[in-house]
Amino acid sequence: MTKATGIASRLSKAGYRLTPQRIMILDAIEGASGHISAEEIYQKIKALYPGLNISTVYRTMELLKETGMVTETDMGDGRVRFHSVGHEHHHHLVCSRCGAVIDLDEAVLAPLTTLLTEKFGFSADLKHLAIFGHCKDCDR
Amino acid sequence: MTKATGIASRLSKAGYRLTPQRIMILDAIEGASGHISAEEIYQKIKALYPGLNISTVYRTMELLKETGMVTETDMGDGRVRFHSVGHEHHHHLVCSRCGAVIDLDEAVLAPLTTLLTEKFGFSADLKHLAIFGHCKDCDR
DNA sequence: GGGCTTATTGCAACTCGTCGCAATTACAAA
DNA sequence: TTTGTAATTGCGACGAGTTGCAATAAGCCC
Repeated sequence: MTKATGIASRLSKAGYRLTPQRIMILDAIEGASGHISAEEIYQKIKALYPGLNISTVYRTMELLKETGMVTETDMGDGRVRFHSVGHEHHHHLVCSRCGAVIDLDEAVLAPLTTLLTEKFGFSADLKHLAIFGHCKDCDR
Repeated sequence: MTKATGIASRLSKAGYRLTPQRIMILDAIEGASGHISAEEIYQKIKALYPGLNISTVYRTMELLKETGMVTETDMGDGRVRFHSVGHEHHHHLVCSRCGAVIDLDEAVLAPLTTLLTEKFGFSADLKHLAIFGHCKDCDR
């Protein structure tokens, strides 16, 4: 109930109820460094509050995504990861052969999003993108 | 055994066995116009050959992806779609609010892939990408 | 054609994520 | 503080996709 107070109040101001489950989930996300999976959030909380259900975690993440407080990234390992928004956005180059991950600054994709807006009136949601391919070492 | 002969021989030349299941799956993909899901492939074939197992379809698609004969696209509807390579690649702008899909020419992403190669030595595999966001009508 | 080797298949069990529904509960209003 | 009600939760069942393992069979060699 400490660190997540800011996000929590934003949630309640947006018209959503502040349940203990949500508060604990928010805490878990804020407390986590970097990316965290739904299962990890679930396990963290279950230690203190065994009543929590995994589907509540998924539904809360859905909510946080919609309200833009969290982003979702599929790093290709069969497990989606979440990341609280607030710091600069960044992207990932994921090598599908060796699994290496290269971090990519948001600026690299800026020209693309601009182009999509101008040409198609489409505002791309590229807060946290994973691009698959082959890294230098694995390239044929 | 008719249309897919070309792809089939490519498969066998690559050192993979040509099983009846694989031939039927290749036929189904070639026969399909545009995108097709694993379930659709499965149902198509099961009518003629009930012995087929769905996991064989998935494993074959994995194989075809690796050998670059097929691309995979997640259109955000909870069902991945496949598409045989050979025609020009294209991409999709998917509106996460109304579900509209705008087709995008490959050329639009060419500058990005070039940049990634030059700057990071990373060859991005952007044969069939779905970019999520909001379309003109759904934009806030 | 017949045998041998190893890739491939079918099966069953599993994981991640979603959904419908009934029970609970946050929060606004009295 | 009590009540009313719609949002939220837990639960169980489901759907998509993956995996380990034993049985099968494609394709090579003779």
